[in-house]
Amino acid sequence: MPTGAAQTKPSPHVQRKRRKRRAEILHAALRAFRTKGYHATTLDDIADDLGVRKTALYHYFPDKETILYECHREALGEIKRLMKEAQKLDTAEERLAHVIQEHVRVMTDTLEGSPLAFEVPALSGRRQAQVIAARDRYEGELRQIIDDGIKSKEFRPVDSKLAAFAILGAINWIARWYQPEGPLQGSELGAEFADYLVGGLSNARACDEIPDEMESSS
Amino acid sequence: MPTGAAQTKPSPHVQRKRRKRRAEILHAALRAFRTKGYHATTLDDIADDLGVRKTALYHYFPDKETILYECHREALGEIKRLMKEAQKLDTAEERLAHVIQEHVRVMTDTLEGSPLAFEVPALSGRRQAQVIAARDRYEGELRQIIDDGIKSKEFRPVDSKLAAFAILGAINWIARWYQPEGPLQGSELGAEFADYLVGGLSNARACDEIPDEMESSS
DNA sequence: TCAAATTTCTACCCGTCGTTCAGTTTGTCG
DNA sequence: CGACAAACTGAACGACGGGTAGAAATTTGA
Repeated sequence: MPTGAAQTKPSPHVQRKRRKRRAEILHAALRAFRTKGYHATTLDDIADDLGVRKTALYHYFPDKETILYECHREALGEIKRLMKEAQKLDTAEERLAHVIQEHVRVMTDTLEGSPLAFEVPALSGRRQAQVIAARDRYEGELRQIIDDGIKSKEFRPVDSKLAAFAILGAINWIARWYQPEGPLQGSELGAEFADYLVGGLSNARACDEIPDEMESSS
Repeated sequence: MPTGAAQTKPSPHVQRKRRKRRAEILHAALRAFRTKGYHATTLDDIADDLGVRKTALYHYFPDKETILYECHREALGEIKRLMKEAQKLDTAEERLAHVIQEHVRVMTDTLEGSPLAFEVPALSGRRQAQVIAARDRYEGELRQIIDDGIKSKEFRPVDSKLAAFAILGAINWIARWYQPEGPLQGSELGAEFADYLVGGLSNARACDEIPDEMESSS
């Protein structure tokens, strides 16, 4: 029993409509953030995209920052899902390729070329901490995949932390140059990125295995 | 004969002092931009860092945007220089490694972990176009290095445009996590990045050359 | 078709921040 | 020391943009 009031519950059909509207707002915001950045985006910018006055937005979100935060929540959900998928795969190389490919595809195809990684500092206090924690978790898992690959000799022995940062940087930066109307499909882009960024770690190439006699010191 | 006036020229010593102060302001701004972003940074933020009131800044720069623009000019100068250096090297692999290594080093060691690539959209009109043109030139040269390497068989045949974007993304993203006080030196970081990002392209590994019989069709 | 609920609009408030300006302090040079 | 320029200050302005209140319009459901 929350704030106990006799509110006639919102009805099932109207709820779906409201949800849809919320999503539309979030995506309009995402588009605006991508081109101008969060701080340079006004509520009017977002509202104009929907053919509405800015005050209408306040029926769905209490303030501007919450809009950004909800965008983050949606994105983090996708990220979490894709990482879970990846964990089912057998080799580190497959896992890493899947993460890169899907991360790129989600950004481009379902998140308006998500510029969210750019806007974490715009969140304040508790929310920023939450998003950073989730991001750190993701980075840690990505790093783990790389370390696993190194241990299994699939990858060269690089600094997994830096490699993870490099990979995420390359991916996040896509928001800066990707054009949804352009000829490049998100999945192709993802495949190319996975190829380049994984190839950079893969030790086994066209040539056969390299014997590992150097690290047996005794 | 410009706007002919009998201005007593500024004296040589006072000029150097002024230049130094300008540089200090630019670097304070750079630090602020890195942590908060351009739009979220107030002139008070920059001024406070220098122990001064914001109005003092107006004796050196006519407005906030010009401060950002001058930061960009300084950075682009460094970038141009480093690319020129790279062009003297013999192999594409050496050139690419040098560009990456130096780009990273300049960002971390001399530009306060430069967040400038994030702030291009904050410039308006003519200036933005100028910076973008310079950036595009740089990207083109980087891409050329990659294409050269592919042609000479040093690199795998990847999409050079995407590879260049990936590399620049990885580098630019450094601004987001690099901590000047941290243990990691800029040059080490540069070396690691060059290793990973070039290794991703290098076709020749520990194993000897791969005979190229597949593309001689006739 | 009508009432209740939901969504959106018009009009306004108010804090922040870039910017201006007139004046004071600090520094330089003869 | 004295004259002048450079560096800086403090007060105030004005615009922009986030946020609020209440009225109007639209949709929902009988």
